[in-house]
Amino acid sequence: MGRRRIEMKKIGIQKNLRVTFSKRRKGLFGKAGELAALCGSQIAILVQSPSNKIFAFGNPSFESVIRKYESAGTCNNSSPLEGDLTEVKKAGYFEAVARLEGQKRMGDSGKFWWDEEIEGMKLHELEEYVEELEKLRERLKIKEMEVGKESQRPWPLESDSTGVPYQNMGLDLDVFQDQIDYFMKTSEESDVQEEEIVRHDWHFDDDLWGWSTS
Amino acid sequence: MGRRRIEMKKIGIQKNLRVTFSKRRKGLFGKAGELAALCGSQIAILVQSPSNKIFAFGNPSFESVIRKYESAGTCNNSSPLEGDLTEVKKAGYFEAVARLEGQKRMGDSGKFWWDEEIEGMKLHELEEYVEELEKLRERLKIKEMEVGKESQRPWPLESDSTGVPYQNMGLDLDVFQDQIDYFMKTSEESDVQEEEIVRHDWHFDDDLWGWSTS
DNA sequence: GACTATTTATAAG
DNA sequence: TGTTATAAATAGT
Repeated sequence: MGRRRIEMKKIGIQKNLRVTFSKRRKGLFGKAGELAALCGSQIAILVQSPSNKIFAFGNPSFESVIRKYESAGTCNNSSPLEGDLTEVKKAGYFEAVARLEGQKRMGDSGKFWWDEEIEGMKLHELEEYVEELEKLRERLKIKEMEVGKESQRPWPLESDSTGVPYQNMGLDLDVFQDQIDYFMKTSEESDVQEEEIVRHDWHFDDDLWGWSTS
Repeated sequence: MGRRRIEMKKIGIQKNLRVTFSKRRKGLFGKAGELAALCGSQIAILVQSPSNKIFAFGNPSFESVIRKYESAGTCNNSSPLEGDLTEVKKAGYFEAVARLEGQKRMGDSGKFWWDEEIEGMKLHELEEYVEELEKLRERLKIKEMEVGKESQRPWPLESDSTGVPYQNMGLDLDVFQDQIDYFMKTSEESDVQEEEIVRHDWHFDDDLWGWSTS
């Protein structure tokens, strides 16, 4: 698939390695998106780049798919994953809460309603969350919503040449703003050291790809 | 990539759907294997077939990759919550941003894919959101969250008639079926591990893929 | 990043 | 399932 055939062994030249990873990762996610589109398949992909960054792809979302997988494993108490569920689930919980109830911020206090809730959150709530999130995602799959004007955006948002908006997340809080800036440009060419997770949930609209991170 | 171009929408003809899924899943896993081989990347893929069967691919193993993902951010510091919050923040924030981005991309002609409840969430609110998460994180830093039992409906799991039924985690999963078929062929294949139950050796003969289980 | 020459993936049959 | 004509992905530039 190129000027010449290449051996299927680890690429030595670092530069080539990076380029290849970048190209192939893009290709892989593209294939995944097509598979999902053509077959309506749920799918989740997690890849670690040569520079130890993590990229994720998911339909309808990485988390939802993985969660189902994990759930399957917990059914009989014999999943090695059991007990680790919390990471993803809790993350998803907060995520969902923020998403669903974000606008319920408590007025002038500038405090989010869930500010206190979270501190006292118990696991059973996670279960409720899962239930809710499932429903939400179901709704999302069939919902078609017109979008009006563009809201004022604090940060310029762009897509790369492929029309895929990228997001690069750093673990460091301080990196956050940097990531935001970075996010506006490219995806994997960062020099950020620690682990990053770039998610690509998506949807297909004929020839247009829509991606999102979660 | 075929006799003719096809629309990227869900295939209606069931037979074609099945065939396409089968071929493309194979292609996807193949790509994943090559990516892993060429770049030494860890990777995990989980796909649900039209008939609700689950297929997984992983390097060095699906489990290991997912585990790593789940524990990301929790190993460095004290509280697991910290890592969690990091995840939360990333998830919530970026998903929200992406949502708006998607909104932008889809424009008036596109279909929005997110829940209407989020419609009112403006970007400037996201900024606050992020900040709140920051504070919240600090507060939660010292808290521990209980881990309990989960009860969810798993995916219907069954074995594939076309392959060897794979017993994994006490479940009848053909999840790792393709891991048996495809695999990386790197020079450092030595660190490629397999799950407890099924092991596979592999070799790369120029343009021949070979594998075996033992 | 963009541009081909080629190799690959795959839609039809 | 295997074959073939084409569409796609991508290695090298």
